[in-house]
Amino acid sequence: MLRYSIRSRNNSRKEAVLVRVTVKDIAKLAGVTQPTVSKALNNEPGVSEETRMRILSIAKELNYVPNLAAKRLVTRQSNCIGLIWPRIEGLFYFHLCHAIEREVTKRGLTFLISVANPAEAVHTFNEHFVDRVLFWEASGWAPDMRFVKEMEAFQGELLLMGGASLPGAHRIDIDRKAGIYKAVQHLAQLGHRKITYIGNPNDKLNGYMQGMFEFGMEHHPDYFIKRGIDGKAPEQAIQGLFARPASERPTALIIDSQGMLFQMLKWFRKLRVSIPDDLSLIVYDDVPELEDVLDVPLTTVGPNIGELARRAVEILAGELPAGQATDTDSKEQALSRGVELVIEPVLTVRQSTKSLPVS
DNA sequence: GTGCATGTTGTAGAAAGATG
DNA sequence: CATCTTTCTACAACATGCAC
Repeated sequence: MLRYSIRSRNNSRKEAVLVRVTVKDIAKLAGVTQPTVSKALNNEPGVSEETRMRILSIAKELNYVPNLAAKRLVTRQSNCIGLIWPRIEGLFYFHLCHAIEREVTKRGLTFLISVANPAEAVHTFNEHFVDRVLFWEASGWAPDMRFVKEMEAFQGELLLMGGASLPGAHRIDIDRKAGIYKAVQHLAQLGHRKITYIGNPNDKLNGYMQGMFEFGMEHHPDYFIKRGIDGKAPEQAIQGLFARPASERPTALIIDSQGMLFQMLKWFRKLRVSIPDDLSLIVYDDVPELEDVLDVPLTTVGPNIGELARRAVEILAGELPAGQATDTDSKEQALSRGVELVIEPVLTVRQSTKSLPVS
């Protein structure tokens, strides 16, 4: 199979250099001109079916790969979505990326991922003419000076996922508070009165607190265990919890991130805690692995990854109308507002939660 | 050394041209 | 006159050549 055509790149030196196959090479072999090839490859009208088939077969034979740089040069758009990979541990983001990739490919767009820091990533995307950028950051995030500077040169659309916001950027937030609240509600319906929560002081904790209050749970200051700086649950706090007299020992546990789960499972084995007989367990983040990590599939609460990915790509592909203008908005304000979506986490009841026998 | 004109890349699209 | 093909040019950024 021919992979490269041999052409003289520099007439004065008369050197034959291996050059990538272009539409011109295809045109030459097909006995047509370059624009005809362009039309045939892009399914534009004005080319007979016979010629089109001939051109497509030659392109395939030469292993032709379109030059996107040249394409962007002339169309002035990239049809490419750039993703800035955040520094998040765990499986959630891995699955989200795959789901986004599927949505992007479905629409005939291309997908680039940068694992560099956000400012550097935006810089690289600018260089590559990527005009739609997806960036996951939790609320409370603020851009540094370098990021602001790079964004000034960025001539496209930015979608922030995870809760962060910037003027002019699209935004997808997750109602994490409602998610954890749903988890508490589910446990309350199963008859649990003593629920421990491991996590950080944030929206999720607020959801836990609200649930504990509204469903009249037994409250004890030790039931909230704050994660350490390393993101892990402090060993002592957990041991202390299960060393309590049976009347004060929690019957259910909610952990605020799947990233912490494997460490927790180690403690459960050590302390001989059986799920769900000794303890009902709910994990935030619904990733497929949680079906198999224990003998029983885990009950989870978290945003539906497929929905998150679909919504994100819908926004960046321009399939959703921009944010609704209010009466007080000027036209410019309404246009620069962008799309705002809030995704509600879903509770998926599996077998790690069990109803308490009525005492 | 400076400043300007021209050429280079691969592709798409408008407009003109050729064919039956 | 319809259908298909060709010619020409723009696109952005940089390299090269040449006159001053």
